[in-house]
Amino acid sequence: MTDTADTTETADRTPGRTRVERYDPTAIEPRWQARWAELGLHDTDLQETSRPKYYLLTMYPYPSGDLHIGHWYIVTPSDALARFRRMHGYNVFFPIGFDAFGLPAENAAIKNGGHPFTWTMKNIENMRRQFRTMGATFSWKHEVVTADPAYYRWNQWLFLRFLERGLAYRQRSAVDWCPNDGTLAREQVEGPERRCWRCGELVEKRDLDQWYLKTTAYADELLSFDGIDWPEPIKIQQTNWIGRSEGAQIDFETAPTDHHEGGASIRVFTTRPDTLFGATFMVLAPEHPLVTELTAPGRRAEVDAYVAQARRRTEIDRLSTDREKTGVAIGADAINPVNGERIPIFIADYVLAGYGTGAIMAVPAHDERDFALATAFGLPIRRVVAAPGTEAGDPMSDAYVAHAADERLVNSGRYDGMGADDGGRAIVAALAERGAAEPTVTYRLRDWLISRQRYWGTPIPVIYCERDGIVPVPDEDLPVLLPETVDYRGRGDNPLNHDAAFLRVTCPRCGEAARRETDTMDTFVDSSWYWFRYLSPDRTDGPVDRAMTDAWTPVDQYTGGAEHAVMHLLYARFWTKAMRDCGLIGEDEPFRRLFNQGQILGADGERMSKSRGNVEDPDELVGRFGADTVRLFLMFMGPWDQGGPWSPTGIGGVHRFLNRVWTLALDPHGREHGDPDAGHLPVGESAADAAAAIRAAAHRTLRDVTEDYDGFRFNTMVAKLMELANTLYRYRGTEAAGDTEWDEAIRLLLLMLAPAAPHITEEIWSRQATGAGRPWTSIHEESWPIVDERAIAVSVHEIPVQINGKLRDRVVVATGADQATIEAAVLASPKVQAALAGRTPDRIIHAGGKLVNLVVRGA
RNA sequence: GCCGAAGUGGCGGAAUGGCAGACGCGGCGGUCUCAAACACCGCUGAGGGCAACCUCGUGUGGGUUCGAAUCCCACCUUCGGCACCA
Repeated sequence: MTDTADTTETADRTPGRTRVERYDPTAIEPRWQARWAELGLHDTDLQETSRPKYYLLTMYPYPSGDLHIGHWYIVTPSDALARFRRMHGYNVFFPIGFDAFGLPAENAAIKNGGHPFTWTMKNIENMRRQFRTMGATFSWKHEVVTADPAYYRWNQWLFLRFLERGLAYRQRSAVDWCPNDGTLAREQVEGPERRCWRCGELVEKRDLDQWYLKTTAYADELLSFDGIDWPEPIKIQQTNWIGRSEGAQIDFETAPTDHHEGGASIRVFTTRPDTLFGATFMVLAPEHPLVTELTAPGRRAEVDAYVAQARRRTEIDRLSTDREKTGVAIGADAINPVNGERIPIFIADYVLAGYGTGAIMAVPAHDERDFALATAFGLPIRRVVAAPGTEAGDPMSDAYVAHAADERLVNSGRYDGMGADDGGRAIVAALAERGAAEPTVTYRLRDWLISRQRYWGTPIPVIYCERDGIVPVPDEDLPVLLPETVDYRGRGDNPLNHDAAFLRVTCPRCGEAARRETDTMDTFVDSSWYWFRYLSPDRTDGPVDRAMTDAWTPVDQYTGGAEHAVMHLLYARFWTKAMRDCGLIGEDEPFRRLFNQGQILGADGERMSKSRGNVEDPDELVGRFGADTVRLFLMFMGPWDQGGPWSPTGIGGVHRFLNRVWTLALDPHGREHGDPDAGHLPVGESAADAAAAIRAAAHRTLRDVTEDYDGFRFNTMVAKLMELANTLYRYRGTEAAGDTEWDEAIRLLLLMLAPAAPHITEEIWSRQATGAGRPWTSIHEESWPIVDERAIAVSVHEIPVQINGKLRDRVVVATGADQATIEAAVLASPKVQAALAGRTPDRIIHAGGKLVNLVVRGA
């Protein structure tokens, strides 16, 4: 053994210098992590019912390879919350898993060879190991890996139930297509020319038969957020995404021409049937099925070229209102059903095939895009609704777009003089009588396209038979396993299409040779029900355990990135409702409360990704400062819902704070050089004053910190703990240190800090027990302390005084003093008198005993 | 472009109708040290003043109010989403 006398002497060489061992997180943290695991301190017993349940869910990660600082940012405040709730007596379930299917694994395999499975599992292994260094209290026994057949077979099983109920269907729709690499994801289409990321070929559209889920069947139910406590902006975004529009479908008949006999029906959707008299042309989506049939031979070339061009554009581009409007007349006319007028038919890319009926009546007077197109083509613009202060004949420089409810109809044939809403109803009713219109609700929400032409996903369990058509794979044949070997042939298209052993099957109905579906499912399918599976991950007789889901769901608190505001969070709601309708679960909503944390960006302000090379590895920081410092720093950085570019600047301050807590708790009587007042109570303060001040500070902090944890305000929570530590530091080494109030304050400080910095608090707790000769118990099994309001109560307080809204002085008054007393104190202030300069206040505003404002008229 | 969010010291941020800048970083000064580091103490929005103090100040412009960083209107900038990244 080395003689340690020297080093002890060195550490102690300055008088009054700290005598305790230094805070060394690297020695402490792994020890406690092992101890917690050994004791199973945080393995949730889902069968236990003696305590209320609390299901805390954090969005499971994609196994991209390494745990970066963004994962810590997402997980560690959630873990603090889990620990906080446990201290409140809840049986907390805080599971974790991996969203293991998806494009990156496949890209890695195409690029570097190997198998997506190998790549994914290696990453998961690594991330599991890194997760443990956080000290996060995950219920690892309930882990779910979506690429495991034990999970994805239930995607298949659930798909088949949806198919039985008519919630899944097949329809032809377009994908971005590269002739060499097959279907491309949006991120694989590059540049304004839209080229393939791998081979550089121009991307085209290809129509494929694909599988959809009927999300629109639940559109109205998804618009209701009853019974769930979600942030308002998220509810607004989902509401707008669903985009319910009430209006009418109206049939226009085509007029006979040289090349077309007429009489074909074009159904349009409009939210403004009252403006039908102003329809001066029609616009079809370039993809509309009637385009080919109606196009005049002389217009064919131009129309075909326009259609081809439109199909290459993105929807964002097509719908952009500031882009110049383009369109082509197809050389056919339609008849306006209200007045028999012949109006020309156009195609234009701002009309989408997938919204409404894929065709509109164009009313340039009252729609900006129609106005732009009418102006470009010199088409008539006929006003139907008068803007306030305008007359029917006034020239229009712009479309007048407003709400029907408070408008007056003009120029509307026999409906003149009606309000716009009534006019619309009247027009629809009249047309409906002859079967040419019907009131309709349309949604912007589209059904969910779940087909992916890729290997690394859940195989869609259907078989195509020449005789029996689409045949579901029988339940007893599930799972349809992905073949173990995969040959990408150095290309991007779906290797399942070239795997004969996978493709060739016999029809489950007739036994004849048939072909297996090669599309796999969107990974959002996996994430649409994983929290149910966490409750019974090993179950083999069904996707969920009904007794478990009844007891534990809905999830009490879900946390995750705001980037999932619409897609994942809407799919999850849809899936829950669909499972409910299949009788599998009993709830309408998946997540009772939602919190969307912000995103940590790279130092360059961009999203962290390996390809950008801006991924921040926390291991170095954890090695230098310890997990507790990194956890606390991430919470302290700013509001959790904000995120922002990563910078470790300032982490030293958080580390210093933990050191100060260590010193306060383990060496309360020590003194440091540098403080001229060290060892003395503040001037004019007795030991009793000091004790009361310490107690008040501790309980005020407890009150505020409890509210901050509850409201996810972790940054101010840490700031208030720092303030308390600063207050206690002023009393360190004085006679107040170590007295009853001091010990209570230290105890509260440790308990409040325990959820956020679990290792250092556990270590101090254990040392204190040892020092006092008590047996060890974990700080994480303690109850959250109770605020003593009497300790916080004050007898006098300071009131700021303003004159005309400008701060002039502060006066001290007794707590609870009446307005007359306060006014007397205010007017007695020399500063106030000086500022008044002989004037008398016209008004005196008392802001609830918190502030006084004297209003003086005339400068 | 459309939907949602955010703009406050040199920096991260606090205050969501009532004292702008809590807490922390950085900077400056000091104690300790042979010295440095660590630790500790003090100061630190800008401008003016010897000082007491005064003036200005929360992206820009307007408005509501006794009082606005906070509420309303318009605009600018940045971030998230826009249906095959997850």
